[in-house]
Amino acid sequence: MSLIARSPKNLGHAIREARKAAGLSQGELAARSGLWQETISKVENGHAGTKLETVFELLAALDLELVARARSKGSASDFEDLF
Amino acid sequence: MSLIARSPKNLGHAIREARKAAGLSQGELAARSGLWQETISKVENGHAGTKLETVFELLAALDLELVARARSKGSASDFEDLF
DNA sequence: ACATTTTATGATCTATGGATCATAATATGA
DNA sequence: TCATATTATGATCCATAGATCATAAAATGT
Repeated sequence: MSLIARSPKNLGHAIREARKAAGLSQGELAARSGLWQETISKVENGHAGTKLETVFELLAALDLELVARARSKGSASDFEDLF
Repeated sequence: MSLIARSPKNLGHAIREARKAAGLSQGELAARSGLWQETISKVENGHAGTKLETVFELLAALDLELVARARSKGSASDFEDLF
């Protein structure tokens, strides 16, 4: 599974999906990432002000990485928070 | 060109490469993204505290998107800031 | 080497992130 | 339905991001 992100909301959604796929609760992910459950809640809900550092800590705990690439045409459903 | 990022530094590097590939100076990118040249300098240099919002504004101005995916094995040279 | 970009640094100010605790709202499962 | 687990919200505090201006340092071109 790989999810496209063009906004904090997309990325938060991707993180939530990955966390669920790993069978973890926000609390468990908090424990393994060194962050707080409350913070993870905000990130997953697409808080725009989240720090990059925080996002990468979460990605590392979920064994994910990001790839920056030219935008694809992409189907509308891939970017549900655009509308 | 698509660049793997596991840290703010990787991502900053990717943004710098994309900007150069587009033939833009930080000042020009600042103008088209609504940010400041100084801010872009910090982001490209991997400032960990950068806000997600800021990163996505830059990515949008460069017509880039992110993909979150499971970590690949990856050759060491892809993550030069790890050492 | 020199003039001209371009990029980095530094200071100030205001806004806000995340740690932290408490708790409310939801979801889940028996 | 009810008890329990999970997620969201809200407040406080401290640190720091980004806007903004000024300027230093570095890179580029001829």
